[in-house]
Amino acid sequence: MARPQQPRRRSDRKHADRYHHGDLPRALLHEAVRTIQKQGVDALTLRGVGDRLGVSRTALYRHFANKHALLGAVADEGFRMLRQELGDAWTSEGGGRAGFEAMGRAYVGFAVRHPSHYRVMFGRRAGAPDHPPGTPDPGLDAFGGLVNAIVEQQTLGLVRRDDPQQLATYVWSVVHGVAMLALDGILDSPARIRELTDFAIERLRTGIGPAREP
Amino acid sequence: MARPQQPRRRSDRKHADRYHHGDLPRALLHEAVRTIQKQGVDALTLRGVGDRLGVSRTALYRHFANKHALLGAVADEGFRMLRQELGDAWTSEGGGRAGFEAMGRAYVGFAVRHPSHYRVMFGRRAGAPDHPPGTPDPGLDAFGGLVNAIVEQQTLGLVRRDDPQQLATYVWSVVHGVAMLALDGILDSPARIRELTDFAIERLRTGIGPAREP
DNA sequence: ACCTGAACACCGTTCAAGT
DNA sequence: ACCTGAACACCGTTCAAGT
Repeated sequence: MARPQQPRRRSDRKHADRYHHGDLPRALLHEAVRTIQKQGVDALTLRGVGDRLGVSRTALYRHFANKHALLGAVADEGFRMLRQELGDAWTSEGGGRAGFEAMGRAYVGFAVRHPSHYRVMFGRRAGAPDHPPGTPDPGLDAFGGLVNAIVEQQTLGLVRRDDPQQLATYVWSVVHGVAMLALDGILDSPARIRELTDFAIERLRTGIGPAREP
Repeated sequence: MARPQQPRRRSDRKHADRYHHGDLPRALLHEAVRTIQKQGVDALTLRGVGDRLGVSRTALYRHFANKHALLGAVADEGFRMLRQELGDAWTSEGGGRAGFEAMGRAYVGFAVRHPSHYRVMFGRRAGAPDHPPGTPDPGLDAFGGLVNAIVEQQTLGLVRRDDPQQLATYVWSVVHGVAMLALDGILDSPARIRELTDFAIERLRTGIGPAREP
């Protein structure tokens, strides 16, 4: 696909001297993520993004409906990253109980390492549907992996036989809650975050484990 | 204190015709809460608040450092309301196990009934301390009630004898997580919110209950 | 002490026009 | 098809001035 015939010029100006910007939509998304990660959502302005990309501040409107849509894309990107990391955590331990706990730690870890990005993933929705029907929601996609992990543990007798969807939603609530409290500064030090995460995973385990009288 | 000598004029103009506005700080806070509740945080503008109060848009700066400070006051007000409702729930059941579960339901109920306000309570903090030292943090205040409830249940043998602070933080994580998922539209119907809340309280109970081998 | 009005620097978004 | 530049309607905030 890539034909690197035309060698990149040595002194590329800040402003793209070509008419097209290779892949502007991707560049816009990447720059938005970068800005949010480094300076927070409030620092994200369409003008700033355009400037940094050497492009007009209205160029964005060719590719995104508006700022809200850009933030939606940022959120989707975050969910993709999260799903990836959760999957890695699960498989790195070969699933089962250890894999499940690794997922929990990976979840909170993701939120702590990308606090602003994580906030964007959850902080929107004021009535807007956002996702065109037919398009898979990356958020639900990440959720699917959790449901699978639950089901496997049920067959292993590690988790009580309630509705997997309900159980998964509960588990999500717990790790999401821990993550949010960490981000809100209630948990002041990294050590305390780690402590609460471990404690939460233990209590979660007891909470969803098999019933006492089988 | 109140001396209602001067009868309120029949046709009060929208614009206060007096120099002073009875209690402008309180009025500003109340109007901000009202706006956020009805239209969301994004719809909150200092100009709008001023207009609706018949006051200049810069009058606010006499009483709040800036918009961020106003939002901080809104958050504090929310924590006060929340603490009140949690306390009511607890005492309405006479404490104990039933009281504790009522608190859980009240917590999620508060978030669902005041979604935007709840978001403001948790959605800020980007490094700012916000609370002058010495001033009690209404957030921590509400948390204190939860710790007390845990301790009482420990003496009743209903909750395992771990560190109450840690347990309380865990419980908070769970209900906060459920509330956030509800607000984010993951739980689509009120019925599903209720279901998850009840389920979460059950699993929470098993999770923090006394250890199997005492 | 408390509030106003004009001014400033900054937004998101629209739209006719350019290539 | 993709991007620009000027324009519009809106922000939060500052500050000299009024009462």
